[in-house]
Amino acid sequence: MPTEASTGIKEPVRRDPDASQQRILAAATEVFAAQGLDGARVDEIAERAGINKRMLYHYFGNKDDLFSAVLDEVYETICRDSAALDLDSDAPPTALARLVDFVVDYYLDNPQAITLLNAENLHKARHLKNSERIRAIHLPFEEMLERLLARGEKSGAFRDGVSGARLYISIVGLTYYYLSNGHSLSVFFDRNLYDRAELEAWRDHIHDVVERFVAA
Amino acid sequence: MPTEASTGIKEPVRRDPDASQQRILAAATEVFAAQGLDGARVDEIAERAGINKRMLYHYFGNKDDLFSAVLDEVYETICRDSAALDLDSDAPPTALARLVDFVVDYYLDNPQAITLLNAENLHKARHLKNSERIRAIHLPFEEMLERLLARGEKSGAFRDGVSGARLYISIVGLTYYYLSNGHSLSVFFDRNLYDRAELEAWRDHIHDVVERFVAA
DNA sequence: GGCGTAAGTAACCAAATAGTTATTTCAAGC
DNA sequence: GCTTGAAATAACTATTTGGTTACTTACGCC
Repeated sequence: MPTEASTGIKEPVRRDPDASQQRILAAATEVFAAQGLDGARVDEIAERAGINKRMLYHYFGNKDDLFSAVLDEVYETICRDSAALDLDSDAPPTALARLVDFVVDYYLDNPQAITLLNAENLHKARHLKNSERIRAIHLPFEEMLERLLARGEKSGAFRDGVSGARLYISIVGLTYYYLSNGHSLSVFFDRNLYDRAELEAWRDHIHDVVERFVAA
Repeated sequence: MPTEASTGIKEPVRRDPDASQQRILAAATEVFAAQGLDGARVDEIAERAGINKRMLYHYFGNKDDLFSAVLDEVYETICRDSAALDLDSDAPPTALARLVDFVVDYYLDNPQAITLLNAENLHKARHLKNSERIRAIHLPFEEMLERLLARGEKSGAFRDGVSGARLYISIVGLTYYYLSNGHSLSVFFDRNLYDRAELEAWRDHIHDVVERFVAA
């Protein structure tokens, strides 16, 4: 196929505002995740998105607001997917195991989320604090988790007095820290913690910790 | 006391290379911890250190090498202090509890370590990989931990098959994630997780998780 | 079919920033 | 007290970078 350059004929520029915004957001997610908020370059984001830098400012205002938009998407995806877990149907131990697998799979499948959330917390979560919607989305998930613990206690599978919030933070903490700081840890312990086998062993470990923690 | 400016008399500049380097390192630690590697400004570090920027380049080469020096100090302090824990004397459950308290106290007392290590891991621990000394320093600690688990198993206090590396990563993970991402978590769970009371409750929680994990 | 709005572009700018140059000043060793 | 090397300073520069200006072009709507 002859290109525009070879023919000298100018193709009309196809317009698609939604697609442009999506591509900017996708590129920004990648670049912010790889370099952090300050390390990321607006020019690089624009280039990767295949759009003119001016459009980035047109749609998102400035670099900081673009970062907010990226984070909003991350927070929203986590909350939505968490809430979509149906923990009310399975037997409590099964449901809890599914929660663990969900968290592990989420961060394995979305490694950018980790560095993005780190960047956000370096800045004391100032973007999240401006986003009212998020907490509202998170609440149903917390309630579901509490129902699960109550059911487990009633059935005799779980001991009583387990805090849902603490259990959740523990599951995420064990997953997140391992993945976030695995580069340092791999040097300290002299093996590649991102190996498939090591990752699966760590998943098993989290299941183990969690089960022993809630066991009656 | 009349100042140099008020008297017009020029005080001789007292020279102290060691002190200058120390002040640069201290200032760099603060600024890198607060802003990250890319967010930190060399001018700000120089100003906070109360030295001329030229001296910073004189002693440390460039921004990246200065960051390396800061990290080296962090890694070294952690390793040295960890190794200095005497876990061989106390009864195993007591020694393990002391390890947990040590880790919690370390990150409470050195909050900069968390953001510095995050910055380092954003860059895939490339500074640590160039620092051969560190692993050598870490090894004795690992061995001490294994001895503790063996003693605990022998005494019947701990079950068998507990991995020292996994136990250690779990303890640090539970501590580190809570402190690193507490800003986001505080919004999600609608309370200040950095409150004194919340922090102590979390410490108790970690003790609880760890005890249940190793219990025979 | 022409008209107004929004999508898109290229070239530009001012501020910020890592790193230098040229020079001066202290203090230790002789 | 003189010499010499290291410590310290101020002023500077080349480049990068977030953000803008001025302009062109496609497309939905009447």
